[in-house]
Amino acid sequence: MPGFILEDFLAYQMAVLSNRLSDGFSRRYRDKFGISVPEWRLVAHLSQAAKISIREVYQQVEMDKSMASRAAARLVKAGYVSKRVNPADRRLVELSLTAKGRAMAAEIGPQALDFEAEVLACLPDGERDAFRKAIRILMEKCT
Amino acid sequence: MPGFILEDFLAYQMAVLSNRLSDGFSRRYRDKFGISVPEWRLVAHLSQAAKISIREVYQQVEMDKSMASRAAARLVKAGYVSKRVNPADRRLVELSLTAKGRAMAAEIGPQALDFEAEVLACLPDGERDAFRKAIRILMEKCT
DNA sequence: TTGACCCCGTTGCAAGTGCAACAATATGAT
DNA sequence: ATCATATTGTTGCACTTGCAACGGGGTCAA
Repeated sequence: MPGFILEDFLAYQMAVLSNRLSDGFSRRYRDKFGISVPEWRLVAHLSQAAKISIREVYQQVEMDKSMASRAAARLVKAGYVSKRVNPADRRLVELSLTAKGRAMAAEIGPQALDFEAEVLACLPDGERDAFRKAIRILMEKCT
Repeated sequence: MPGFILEDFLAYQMAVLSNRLSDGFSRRYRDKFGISVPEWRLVAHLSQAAKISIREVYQQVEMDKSMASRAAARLVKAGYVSKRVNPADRRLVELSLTAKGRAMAAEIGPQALDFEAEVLACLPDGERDAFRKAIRILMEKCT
């Protein structure tokens, strides 16, 4: 494999960086609220839309069906989310945040923005926007 | 959680993008060679250094100890890697590519570079270098 | 040489993950 | 009304993963 260096390989770099970011941020809420990364993602999505179904969760947030189902179950058990059957279509489920869930979201949200700002602070001033835009382009490209 | 949008959250974007890149590339060698992502990483690292130990694998490549051990075991079983005890220090293991392993590496390496080039092709010409540099900076920052 | 200590790789175990099968429900054509 | 088909969420299962414990080696001082 001539001239190939794993450390310079984009897919590898992204995997490493992604893990460090997710782990780094999850440490900030894991101990206090006892939720994992998939659970945090569900809550984050749920905080933008009063009532959503499991399907909306795993389609919009990148997540397997069963992962969304189990994350929801854990959040219900922990008292952050309530779940009821949608009366209009009884196949669907209506997930919504409880008061406890809203309180948690209200605390984690600003921490998320702080964390992101801390990370991005190490990029040169003029390049932050270009970097964010590049990420967006790549995400659309790789759909 | 006012004004927080998960889709715009860097850690989330990186996780999604990282998965898409790793999956996208792994599809190109999985069927033909039957190896997984951790195994590919071990091989990639091994192709730059004739003989390495398990420890060198998991320290240099971002990987758990047990993951490196098991990836090596699977690669040995598949005939891509040979493993023997280091006679100078019998705690250590010497991993090296077999002829079959070298052949695989010789085929996957160029494919990796092609894949990366395809992905990066969608970024504006002047911004590719800046993007790669930004990734490097963030990786060092988040160590 | 012995014993205390450290390092390496493997393995057991619990938790997480992806996939496929499943039951319950809805839809639509006949 | 009935039956075939599609959709939703859950669950079973095999596999992966991370952590901690372990056994086998090495090292160094007493």
